[in-house]
Amino acid sequence: MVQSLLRWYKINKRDIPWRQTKDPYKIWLSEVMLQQTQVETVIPYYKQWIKKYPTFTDVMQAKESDLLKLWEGLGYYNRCRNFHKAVNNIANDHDGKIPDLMGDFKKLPGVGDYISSAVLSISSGQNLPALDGNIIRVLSRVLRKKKVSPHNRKIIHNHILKWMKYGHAGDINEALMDLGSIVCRPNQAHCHECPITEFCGAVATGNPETYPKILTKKKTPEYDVVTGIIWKNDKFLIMLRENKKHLGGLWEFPGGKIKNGENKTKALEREIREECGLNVDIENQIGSFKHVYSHFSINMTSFHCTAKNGSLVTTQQKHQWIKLSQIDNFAFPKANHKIFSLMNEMRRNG
DNA sequence: TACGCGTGGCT
DNA sequence: TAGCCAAGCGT
Repeated sequence: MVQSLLRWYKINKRDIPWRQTKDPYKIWLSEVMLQQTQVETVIPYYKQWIKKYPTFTDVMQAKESDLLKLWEGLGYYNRCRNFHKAVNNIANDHDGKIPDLMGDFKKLPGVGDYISSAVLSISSGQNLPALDGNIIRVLSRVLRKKKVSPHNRKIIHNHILKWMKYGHAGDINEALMDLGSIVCRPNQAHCHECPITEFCGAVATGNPETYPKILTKKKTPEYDVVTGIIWKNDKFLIMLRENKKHLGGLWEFPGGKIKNGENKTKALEREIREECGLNVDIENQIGSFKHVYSHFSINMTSFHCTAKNGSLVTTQQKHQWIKLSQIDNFAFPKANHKIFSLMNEMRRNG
């Protein structure tokens, strides 16, 4: 297995500058630049950096602003600032020598599990699996692990460790990364080009691309809501929210969510008819506010409404007429107080 | 555990 | 074409 992988790696070895060195400084720099950044983007930045600072000693003299200048356009500028800090730490605490112990190296700012493992395996052959996005994907397919849980990461780590038993740790890490970025792509697993396809558990399922399961960031839903402000003399119509609903037992203006294909006016007419049994004329818009909750957000637009005909009949919900001064236990208090003040202004102005 | 961090390329 | 994605880390 490892033999086929390493053979493939040698045949397909890419012409990348940092592949031609075992200098920990250069490997480290390349790994920092490669964070969430594609190889082709990194190459020119890497070259100009090494041209200006060929050795680690050269960077130790550098000012942060000069390093940031070289980083301009690469993004994630904290990578550069952390690298500078780490270099200073090494100058002060490590006699200017890049630590070759995992424990020491990982303490440096901007150095985590991945970078420390990658650098130390490549520069000094230590058996440290470097679990980047590519390797996690490749191994989750080989071992047929859907979920990238801490537990499965450990299994993946230990599995690669076994492959490293006979050495070549750096090559194994790089080979797996290349395999992930060239062959075992997220949405296109080119299994016919893969040197280890016969050892792959996900190929057997017929859907290797479904490994690992991508956890999509759940976007909080956003609802468009309309409310109607109906008043009689100096009192406003409000409804009590059902207990089982969100914010149940609190008062609100009649209204509700806009359904698919409805505009605001149609939705509001429908909601008021359903909730109060009233047919209304929708007058002018009073205001529109956004409320953000932890799990969703709503865009609430309020309109002044006047009753056309029919009598107020509430079926499922209680209602009451209240004065402005009586507002208490209101759902969406902030927005509704804004609406009240806007409305009062309107009434004063006729 | 989940998000912010930057930019360019891809579909 | 508007999201995704690309050799992570810090908080």
